[in-house]
Amino acid sequence: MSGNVKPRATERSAGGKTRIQKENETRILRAALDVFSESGFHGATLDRIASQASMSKPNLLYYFKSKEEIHVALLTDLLDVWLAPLREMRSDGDPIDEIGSYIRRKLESSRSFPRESRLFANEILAGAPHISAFLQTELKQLVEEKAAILQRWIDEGRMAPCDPRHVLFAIWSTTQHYADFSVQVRHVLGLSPGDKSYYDEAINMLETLFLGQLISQSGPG
Amino acid sequence: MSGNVKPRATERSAGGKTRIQKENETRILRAALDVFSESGFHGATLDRIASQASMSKPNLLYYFKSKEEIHVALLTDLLDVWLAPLREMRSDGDPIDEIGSYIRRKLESSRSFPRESRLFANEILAGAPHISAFLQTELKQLVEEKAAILQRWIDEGRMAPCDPRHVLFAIWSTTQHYADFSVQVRHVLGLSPGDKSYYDEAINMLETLFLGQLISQSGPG
DNA sequence: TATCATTTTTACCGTTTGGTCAAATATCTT
DNA sequence: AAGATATTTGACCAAACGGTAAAAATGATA
Repeated sequence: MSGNVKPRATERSAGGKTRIQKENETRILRAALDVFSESGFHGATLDRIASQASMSKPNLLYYFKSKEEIHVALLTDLLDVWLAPLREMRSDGDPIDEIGSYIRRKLESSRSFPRESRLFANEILAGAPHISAFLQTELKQLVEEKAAILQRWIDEGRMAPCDPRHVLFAIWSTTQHYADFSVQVRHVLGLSPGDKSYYDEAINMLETLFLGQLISQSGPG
Repeated sequence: MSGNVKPRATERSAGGKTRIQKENETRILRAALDVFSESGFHGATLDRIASQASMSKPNLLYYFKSKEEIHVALLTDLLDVWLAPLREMRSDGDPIDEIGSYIRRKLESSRSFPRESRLFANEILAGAPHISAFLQTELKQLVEEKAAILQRWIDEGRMAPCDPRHVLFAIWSTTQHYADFSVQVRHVLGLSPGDKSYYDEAINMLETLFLGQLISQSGPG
């Protein structure tokens, strides 16, 4: 009989991963997020990622077969985070409440996960080579679902008539701007590198812009 | 006498440039804009730029000393284009007219110069290593100048009270989004690669957003 | 056409980079 | 402790890349 192979192996938790394996994979992904979000895919090097993870390059490649595999792993983790704020938008409730809280969630996401936002921005700018399927299926579907909610509000006269999908684009761009273009924002405002106070000013403007009326139609009193 | 060097030289127009020199430099810059805007600085290679310019790599390096020099030349050319729409904003005139036409100019700029917009976005995302001086001086100054105009409108009660600089950020992000994230926009809307029809839908939404009121404060009638 | 400056090409170089391999070491189970 | 497995390391490689040197070819001027 050739069978009867002992299934004995090193202690593995669910998922077939060793303790060391799990630790090192997260160490690598954390380091890779730093490097990729700072330098983009092509600007990043395995040596820098390995160094950031306090690990030798061959050791890093023991856990991920290639540079691209690390990148894809990061992007995959990212997508759920990216969708989460929009997923929470409900069809019941007031447009002001729903859109307002969506904007706050999305801006908070930019503040809390700027590296993830830049990683995403880099990927899209590069033509979305790894996530075009996601954009065409999951994201498209979710947008259609939520755009339908906005459209109902428009039909009910609670919103101005305009393409709801573009309203979503506007929310994405304005909120992500503070993470993706933070260098520009800081330089224009004259803030130091660590200063993130612009987020508090931003939410005020965004609520005025999306929920109130920015421009008074009547002239000065 | 050591002097008396004959000033004779090949025909050069103003600027000390030969005809061939001028032709090839623009050919190179055109090709480099294609490649850099598509792949970013690190993703671009001199071979590809040379190939795109129908030129050998050493020949290309005869006109530009290094890859970085080409990149800087492109960025420098870009900055004036980037500032132009904002420069035109006037302090006299109605907020609706001025802001409205600024948005239209900026969106038109995204439509006409998407590669330039992506080049700029890439540079900012990478931390603005080559244009941080520009951001801190020229751009900051122009923003302060134009923000003062908006502030006066706010003081006059013609605009809602909110930081005018962030209003500019919102205009930048929403308009540039259509160039920088065009892949995402197209995939979500289900459009083919060449289709730019979303620009026409965008202007409608942006005018409603910035000039009208997007959300009706009163409930459904 | 002879001359000189400009432009282009061919061949090449040093470095960086993503990735491999086999040996060495640590860890876990019995 | 022994044996099997998992992990880590150092040495190395081929390809890609930015860039150089010098000769060859082209263009312009007289």
